[in-house]
Parts: sequence; structure tokens; C-alpha cells
Amino acid sequence: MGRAPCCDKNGLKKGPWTPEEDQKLINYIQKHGHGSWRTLPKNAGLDRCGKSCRLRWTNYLCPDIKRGRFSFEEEETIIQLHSVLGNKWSAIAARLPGRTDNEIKNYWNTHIRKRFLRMGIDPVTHNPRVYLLDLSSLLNLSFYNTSQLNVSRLLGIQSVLNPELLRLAATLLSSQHQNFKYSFVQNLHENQHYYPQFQNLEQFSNFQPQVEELLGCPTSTTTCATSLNETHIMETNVDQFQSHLTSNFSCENSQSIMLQDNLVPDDLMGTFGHSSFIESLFENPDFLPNDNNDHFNLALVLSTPSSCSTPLNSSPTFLSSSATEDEPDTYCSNMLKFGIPDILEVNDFM
DNA sequence: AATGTGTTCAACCGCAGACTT
DNA sequence: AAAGTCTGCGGTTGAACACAT
Repeated sequence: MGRAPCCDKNGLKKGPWTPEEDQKLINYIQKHGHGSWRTLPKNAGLDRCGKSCRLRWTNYLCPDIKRGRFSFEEEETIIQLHSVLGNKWSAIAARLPGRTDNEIKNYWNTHIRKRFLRMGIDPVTHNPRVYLLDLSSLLNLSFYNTSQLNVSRLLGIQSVLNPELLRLAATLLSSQHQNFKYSFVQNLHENQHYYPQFQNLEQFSNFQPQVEELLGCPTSTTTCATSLNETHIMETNVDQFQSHLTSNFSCENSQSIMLQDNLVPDDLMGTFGHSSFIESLFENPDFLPNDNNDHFNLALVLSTPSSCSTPLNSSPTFLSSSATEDEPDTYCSNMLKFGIPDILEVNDFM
């Protein structure tokens, strides 16, 4: 279907509007309404295309537009709506009186999006991003780890799998090399303010039986037997595995980080997905994907104290509105990170 | 004070869909 | 039904400004 002629082809003026042009546009619309945008510029005596006039009016001159900085409540609303609607700026703007889609889009791209990225959160999915570095845990597991878990089944998975669960599983497995309990507790201690559900580190002891159930051996020892047969299978599948990782952990595909069961293959679910430990680990409602939209409730995490119903009560960094753009990059990358073995050369996989 | 670098945001571009002829 | 027109949307750009060196 035909497209409206571009301003260029008609030799119409482009670029910033002058106060005189603004006044002409305001005067005309106040007197006649905008009517047909296509005929408006001619009638109003403007050397602009209708498209440019519409944009100038709707984004700048319209008296309904609220100017100035976004309030904390507005920002929270934007984050929440974006987690549901995505880049539907006009739909978001419809729920924010006085704000235009362009303004919201700009604010998102220049403020919120950057903050998400710095915090290790995917601005598209609102989920923590998977870093390639974390994959060393998985690959380390393939080459060096001793495990009684059926890793060959894991390696053979070809359908969509859950990277977050994989990473958690790999971290758990690799931790057997050292001392899982020690590394887990140490990590909790270092990141205590990220784990409101573990404010008292002693609470970890409540999980120990579940950890042991998952690992199939006591967390205080690392005596799981090696299966030579399985090691062989690992080696023969490693190319396939790396290829799978490469294709599934690209930046774009990191969007698929979901903790919902239907994204986890049965193989993996059988091994990890129904673990009471994992369920317990994420039992905090703020830590779990929302039932309705499968997103973390990041609005609560990111929001300001005035409206945050579940503040991260031990971290003044995240409660300070003045710190909203300066949080450490490690926020979400630390949320699920328990310690990365440095045995593997990550550059080999990049 | 001059220059370089980063940030912001108004405006533009091109596409898609609804509507009209 | 097909072609043309109009409008709205989302992505992108670049001038202006702020800040650092």
C-alpha cells in the first residue's frame, strides 16, 4: 500500500521547530482542532509535513503534557507496565496521564534500561542475565567434576532448556569439588542483602538435608563416586554441548531465562526441577517469577522506598533513591552466583 | 579556557494497519 | 479486490548540553 510522501520529496522544512512555528500550530489547533494532519500545515501556514506537525503537537505542544522529571511512582509504573507490555510505549503512555510515548521511550532508554544493564538485568525480559563466565561452571562440570547425577542426559538435551536451572545445577555440582556448604554460606554472607529470605545465615541449616538430597551425598564431604562410563559420555558429547551452549546463551537468547516448569525439559526437571531445595531457595515471592507474567517482580526490587512494599531491608544502597543509577553492577549477577571455578579458560568459548 | 567524552531528548524515518476511493 | 491515503507506532539519529580532563 502506498506510503505518505516524505517531507524531503516535497521540500518541506525539517529539524527543530521555531517559536513562531509553534505559535502558528498552537493558534491553528486551538481555533480549528487538528482535523486532517495532512492538510493542517497548509491551512496553518506552516512549511512542514502533517506528520511533523502531529509529532510536535502530541509530543510537545499539547497542553495536557506533563513536563519535568518522572516521579518515583511514574517510574515504578513504567517498569511494571514494561514487564507486562514490553516496548508498547503508546500502551504504557495511555496509563500514565500527561506523559507521551516518546517521552517514556526516551526515559526508558536513557535511564531505566541502562540501570537494568548495569545491574545485570535483561531490560527486555526483566530477568537476570546469564553471563558467559558462569558457563565455566557447567563446562568445568563436564571435564572435571565427579557426580552421580545423570549428566549424560543433561548433555543430550536438544530442546529448549532452562539456562538458569542449568547454571544453578552446575554450580551445585561444581561446588562438590570444594565444600558446597562453605561456599554457599560464604556467598550468602557476602551477598546477604540480596537474600532477604536468609537474613539469619543459620537458616541455611534448614536446607542442608535438601541440599544433600539433591546432591546425593552429604554436603560436608565430597565422596561421590566417579562414573568412568559417564565421563566417557561427557567427553563424546562435549562438542555437542558447547555448541548447544553457544546457541542457547547468546545475548538474544538470554531472554529465555525463565523459571517456569514448562520451559524445563523433562530430563532436567527430573534431575533438578522438582528439587525441594530449589523450590525452597526461590520460595520468597519476590524472588520467584510472578505467576501472571513469569517475570521477577523487579519493580519491587528497583522501586523507591516511598512505594516499595517489600524493601530489601538490609541494603541501604537499594533503598536510596539517589543511588538508583549508581548501584553496583553485580546486583543480579550475584543473586544466583555461588562461586565460579577458575579452572576453565572461558576465553576458549567466546 | 579549550577540548574531549558522555548524556539527553526532540525530531525524523520507515513500517504496518486502518481507512478510503 | 486492489490501489492509494492517512495515522500511529517503535527504532534511531544527531544537535545541544553537561561534565571531565
